[in-house]
Amino acid sequence: MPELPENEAQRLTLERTCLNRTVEAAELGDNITHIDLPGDNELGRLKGRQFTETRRHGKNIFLGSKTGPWITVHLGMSGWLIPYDLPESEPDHTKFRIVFEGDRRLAFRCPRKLGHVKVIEDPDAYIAAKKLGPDALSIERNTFVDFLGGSKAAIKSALMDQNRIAGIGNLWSDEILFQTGLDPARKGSDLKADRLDTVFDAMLTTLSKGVVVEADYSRLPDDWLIPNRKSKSDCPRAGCEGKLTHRKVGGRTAYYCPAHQS
DNA sequence: GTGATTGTTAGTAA
DNA sequence: ATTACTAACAATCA
Repeated sequence: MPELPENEAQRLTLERTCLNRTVEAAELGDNITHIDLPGDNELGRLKGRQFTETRRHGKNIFLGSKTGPWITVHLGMSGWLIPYDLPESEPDHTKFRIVFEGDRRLAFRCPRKLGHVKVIEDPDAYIAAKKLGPDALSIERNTFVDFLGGSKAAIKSALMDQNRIAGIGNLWSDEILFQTGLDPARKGSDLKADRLDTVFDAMLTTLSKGVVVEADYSRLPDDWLIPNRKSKSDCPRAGCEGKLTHRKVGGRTAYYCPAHQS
């Protein structure tokens, strides 16, 4: 579930539940093969610390303090951070947990094991080392338009290029293109400047709305794609008579409406 | 059984 | 050097 809006919702969850509490232990869950988690050394460093701030860049979440160290979490395809209080029980597929003083716990549930948790010194250095582009909600219009206008890849793939724009994945790229009326396979380099501007505007309004509703799709407008993202259903856009369909674009399944996206 | 999945990355090719 | 594309990763579900 994790693209920019989902990760921002998760960051808010951490902000609300995990700050200013002493870490009693950081532990690995069961069945941790094939997943990138902190070793004994890093786990030991977290003990006794308190987290005082959260950050997010693209699909990366950070939890830490001025003096470090920080924890960074990537949710992969199926990861989720779940705070709970004893005697509530821990979720299935917990790969990593933080035990705070008292009853509060934070579980990293990751059934498909494509996510990771790392202990790092500094979020900015980590973002630079990963060569992530600017966050999609902070990128300058000119930077965005220059990149997209020069891209010969499918526009859907370009929007999902984390090294150029951080935070957009398969679902939200579909939504942005649905709003913009563009076929997901169009090339950015074929678009005029005013069209590129509308993509930028749609990206901001779409992702911002996703953040406002904390990625709860039932609270998105009824005429958006994501709450209706099924093939053969009627296009939800007002006045559009088309039917939604899907096809592979850039190796991912793109949902779109051929009637108003071209 | 087949094929799909809201992500990243190593390898390959142009 | 840069950009674009594919397969692979792992587990689960339709």
